Amino acid sequence: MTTLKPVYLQKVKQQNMADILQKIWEHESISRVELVELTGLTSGTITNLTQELLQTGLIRESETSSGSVGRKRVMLKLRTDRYTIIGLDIGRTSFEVVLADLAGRMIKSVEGNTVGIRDPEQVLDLVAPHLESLKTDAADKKSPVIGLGVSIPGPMDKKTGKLLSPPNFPGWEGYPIQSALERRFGLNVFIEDDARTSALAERWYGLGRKAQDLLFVTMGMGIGGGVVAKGELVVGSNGLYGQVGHITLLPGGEICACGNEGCWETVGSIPGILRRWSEGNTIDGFFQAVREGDPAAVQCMQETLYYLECALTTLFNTYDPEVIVLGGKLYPYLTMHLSEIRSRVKARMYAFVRDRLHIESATFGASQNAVGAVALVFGALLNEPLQTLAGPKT
Amino acid sequence: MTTLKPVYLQKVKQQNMADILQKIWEHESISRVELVELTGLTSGTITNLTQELLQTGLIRESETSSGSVGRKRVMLKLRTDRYTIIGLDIGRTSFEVVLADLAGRMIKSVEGNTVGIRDPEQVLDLVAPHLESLKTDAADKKSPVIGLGVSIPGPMDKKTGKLLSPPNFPGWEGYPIQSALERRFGLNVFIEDDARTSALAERWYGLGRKAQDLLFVTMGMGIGGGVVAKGELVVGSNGLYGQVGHITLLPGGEICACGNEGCWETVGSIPGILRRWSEGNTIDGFFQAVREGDPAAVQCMQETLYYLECALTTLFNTYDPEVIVLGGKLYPYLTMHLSEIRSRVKARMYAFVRDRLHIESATFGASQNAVGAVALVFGALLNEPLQTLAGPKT
DNA sequence: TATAATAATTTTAATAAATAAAGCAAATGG
DNA sequence: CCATTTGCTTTATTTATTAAAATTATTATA
Repeated sequence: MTTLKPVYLQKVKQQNMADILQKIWEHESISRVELVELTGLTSGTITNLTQELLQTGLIRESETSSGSVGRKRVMLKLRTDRYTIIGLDIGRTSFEVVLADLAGRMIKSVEGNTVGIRDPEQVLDLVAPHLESLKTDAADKKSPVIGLGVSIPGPMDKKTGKLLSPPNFPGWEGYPIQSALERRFGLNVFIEDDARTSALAERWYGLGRKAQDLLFVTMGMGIGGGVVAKGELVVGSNGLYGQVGHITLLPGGEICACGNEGCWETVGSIPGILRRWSEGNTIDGFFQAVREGDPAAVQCMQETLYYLECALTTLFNTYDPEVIVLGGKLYPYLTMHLSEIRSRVKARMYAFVRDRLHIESATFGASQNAVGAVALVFGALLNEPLQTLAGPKT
Repeated sequence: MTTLKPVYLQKVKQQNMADILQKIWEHESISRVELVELTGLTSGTITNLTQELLQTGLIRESETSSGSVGRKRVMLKLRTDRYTIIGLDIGRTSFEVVLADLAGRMIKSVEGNTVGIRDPEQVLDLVAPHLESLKTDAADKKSPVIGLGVSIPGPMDKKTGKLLSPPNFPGWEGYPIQSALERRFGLNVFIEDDARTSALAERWYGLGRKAQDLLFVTMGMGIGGGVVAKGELVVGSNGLYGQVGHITLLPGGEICACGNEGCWETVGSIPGILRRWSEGNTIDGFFQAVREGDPAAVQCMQETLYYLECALTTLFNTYDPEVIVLGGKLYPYLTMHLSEIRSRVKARMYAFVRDRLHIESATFGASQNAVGAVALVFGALLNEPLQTLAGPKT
């Protein structure tokens, strides 16, 4: 007995299966005939592959049908309750762990505080019992956890699995987070920075569900960006693609922690705004003052919006997305200005694309990062279904 | 006899063949054993696929060998003389048609002037005899032309094959250039704007031959960008990806033709420099004045370099390339400042990536666009060898 | 100079997953 | 109730791969 392992055919099969799964997700509900048309595969192949997906429990048949004469189409849907995903958002001063179904809907969520804790191991010690409890919950419901998605405040070196130097996130630099988590929890671990997970939350569960090119801009203690092009996350040659907070907005301006001068982040982030207004105050205080009509605050607010307008125009011209999504801790304060931002940016774009760009608010509010962490795993599942279900390689 | 057309397997084969071809090109010269290691395919498969590539004439065996004991490795090389590519650079006031071998080396080149001609058909009438003559040359040498690559000064709508509205290029808007050229010359036609073809020239024949992520910045009458990520050209959702001339460098600055204000292009392009220095003059005049130490010109020159420095830093932070290549009609005047530009930009980057970024001069000077047009076809060949060789579909 | 050792490549049989086409199942309408 | 239509499944065929054995080319050594 020879044991052949023809990977090439399995790759084709996986690819076709992934294609089918993604089309099912994109259309919510779709019949086999439509899959034949959309994928270009033959009906026999569709039968085989959907059968296998049915067996894994990733999809189910839904009674629906259509047409006037002839046999009715059996609609196929993604089965969102058979497996679960755990999302972990590690922030600078807090964390959130969520158990979610495949549609990104939260089943359970736990938040915690990490103020003052600088040692990554200690943070994980805090997170561990909650995470284990979610794992148990999932096991009780017979909906196995297929992976752990993690959102962190700064980029990670893909080669070493170690964290790079995110500003305002001391203690974590060089920490081998991927292997640590895999060892601790025995799960398939996927990690990305918060801007990117946020972008993925939109790509799979939010505004970008059908959009192939989107940019997520997160404004908070820093300003970050996540770019999805042709449906795929873009990370760049050093993992620094989309550092949108570090575009030079004010030549000759303040020196930024990144080394550049006049970065948007130096004026547009929460610390940036406070530095421009009155050091030592809080962002709540600032927006309170704006509401009360304090002239200096109002002036500073107008500048902030103007910087945002300039930055978004620049980013449209560099990334050409279908959607720009705005989020982050600062954004809730700006939501009321969305339509103004929208019209001001569009006024500065090429006329013929003005109505093709959408500028929107993030879909998942304070849980954007956690949902994004879940989306990170979901994306892996939809790109490599069988492999992802198989779990961590030994 | 049934005539089955199993496309999926052919796709796998094409993909593997393309993979082999690209590795041969990347390594200049490579043996089958090394291909086995690099591709993960088995030796039998490599034998089959390389045999087919030998038959098409795309590669050849080169006597070389290595090792001390055992059968010697037969090195494989891309055969650059069996097929040719025609590149056409359509500029605002001139054109260049070149016949090149597969390595992008020019066999023959013709330039012409189109000043004052606004009708695209008339321009093509001027180009046609030269192009036909190159085709005849190629046929005489029994090295068939596999395709016509075209470089144009502005983006094209991929869906309609019509030109969008490139500034300073009147008469061409809405012209269905792709179909017109295919009809006229019966060749496989590939079209991209000049910044993108320039980027491709570097990707396949120049500095990016091994780099997977590069940015080409072309400075001339406008400022444009071409981005290659993971070896592939990125075009964006509207074909406007990489409009790097339209990043906002000076908030509150001059209104640009694109609708934005303070665009780098408004101050950094040839017209931008002249507007800032003294309207009505020429760029030669400007640099003459700089050399003569004219204070206003020197001041303007310093600003220009500073804007460039700011823009490149911004672009590094947005695209995270391995290489930034500088070119365009303006750039020759700036070449002497390259090392200064380099060090000033690097001083503004994250320290840990400072020695990973390379900033270089364009490789092909005045013929960058034409070589890029050739590279556009070469890239198609290396991505889909058999299909590209098969020529235009009926 | 033959022969053993070694390494590169080719050949051969087996295999997986697709295609093409025929067959089966389910629904409607005269 | 049967013909028609449409959707899905089954079956035989095809293809490019894998694994493993065979062949070829080269060097080292007796």
